[in-house]
Amino acid sequence: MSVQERKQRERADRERLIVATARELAEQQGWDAVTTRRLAERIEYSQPVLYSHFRGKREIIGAVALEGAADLAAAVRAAVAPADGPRARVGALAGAYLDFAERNPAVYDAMFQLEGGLAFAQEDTPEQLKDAFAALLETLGEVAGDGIHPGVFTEVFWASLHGLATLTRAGRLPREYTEQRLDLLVDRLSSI
Amino acid sequence: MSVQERKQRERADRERLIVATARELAEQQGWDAVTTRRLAERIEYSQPVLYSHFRGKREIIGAVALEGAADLAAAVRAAVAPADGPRARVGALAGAYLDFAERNPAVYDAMFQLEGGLAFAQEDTPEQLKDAFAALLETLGEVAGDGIHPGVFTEVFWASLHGLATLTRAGRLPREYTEQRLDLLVDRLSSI
DNA sequence: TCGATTGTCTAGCAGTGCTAGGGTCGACTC
DNA sequence: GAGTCGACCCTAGCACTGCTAGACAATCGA
Repeated sequence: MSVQERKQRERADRERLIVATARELAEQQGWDAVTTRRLAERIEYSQPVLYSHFRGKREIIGAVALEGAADLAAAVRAAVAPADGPRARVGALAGAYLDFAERNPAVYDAMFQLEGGLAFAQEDTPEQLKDAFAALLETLGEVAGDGIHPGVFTEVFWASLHGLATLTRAGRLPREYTEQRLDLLVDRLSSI
Repeated sequence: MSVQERKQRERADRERLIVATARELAEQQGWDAVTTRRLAERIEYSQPVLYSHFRGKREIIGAVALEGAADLAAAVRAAVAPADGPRARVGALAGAYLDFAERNPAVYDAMFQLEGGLAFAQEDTPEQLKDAFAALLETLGEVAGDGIHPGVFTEVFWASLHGLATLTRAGRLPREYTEQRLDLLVDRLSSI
């Protein structure tokens, strides 16, 4: 029995290695550079090994996305915790979100730009994604305002942050007024 | 001389054909299906012909994006024109924007998601892109509010719309409350 | 009519995601 | 401890991608 257990453990370790390596490589050189060959070489196994863990590249991206969602949730909660008052919390949340997107562009892409084969806003949505949304809802629900569904408000706020994050990173928005834009968004959207 | 002119005209025609075909194919089957071989086959020329018009696939995507930007600007202006009052105009603009993204997903991707090798928010930004932003600015500048730079306000509003458009289309936001989200965004962001 | 130039096509390169098949090595059975 | 068996991994290869070199033909100017 213990032999099987060891094997399972080793398999799990290797799976984590694959995901971590994919993430690292993507952050270093972009997702285009994450080819199955390069990834296999980095983990020092042959290509087909990847396919014994994941159905294909998409699933690997999906695994990185799930990891990222957990990280994002943690980052947001950590930033919000020390802030006093709803307004400060929302500001901290927004800042932490954009900061995460900026510092982890590849992971952010895996979550929201690339096709990772993940289900969103459905019953079979992975726990990490639900929890990331919950992390936003916890703080943003406070400032939704009367008669506004907290979930819908959170979706709108999230979408706005997402728009700022992606357009800024893609060079569609000049980096100059990042802070003004963020302040404007927080001030206007929140029901004080 | 007129022979040269005819040739130039034919070349320009073919270039338009390439862009139109790429756009059509992308809307029909997604950008993944737009391979140089398939595109060449559809225009009934061999692959290398594409490279005598464009440096590569990226530039073709860029050309589609420019066309799309002109269309988007026109759509927004057409929707805004008949509306009375700033609030109605902003609502019409937002609706038209999301509608465009929904109806022309491939073109929208070419503009804002894919790498088309275009310069944004810079001096050498193509006229069509500047004009598309101007179309937004014309209406949104009205509701920026005192002490808020109209350009920055437009950027924020645009980013929010962009976020809603992309997250909705990628299945990240359920389609149910699309309208509520839009109303909320317009009501809160605009300075009445 | 003949050379030159322009234009287009065939063929091929290096790289992609993914998979079939053969071998090897380790784990159980007697 | 020896033999069998099965899990595991790797080599090799498929069909495809974007892109390009070089051969060839059609057209132009003299």
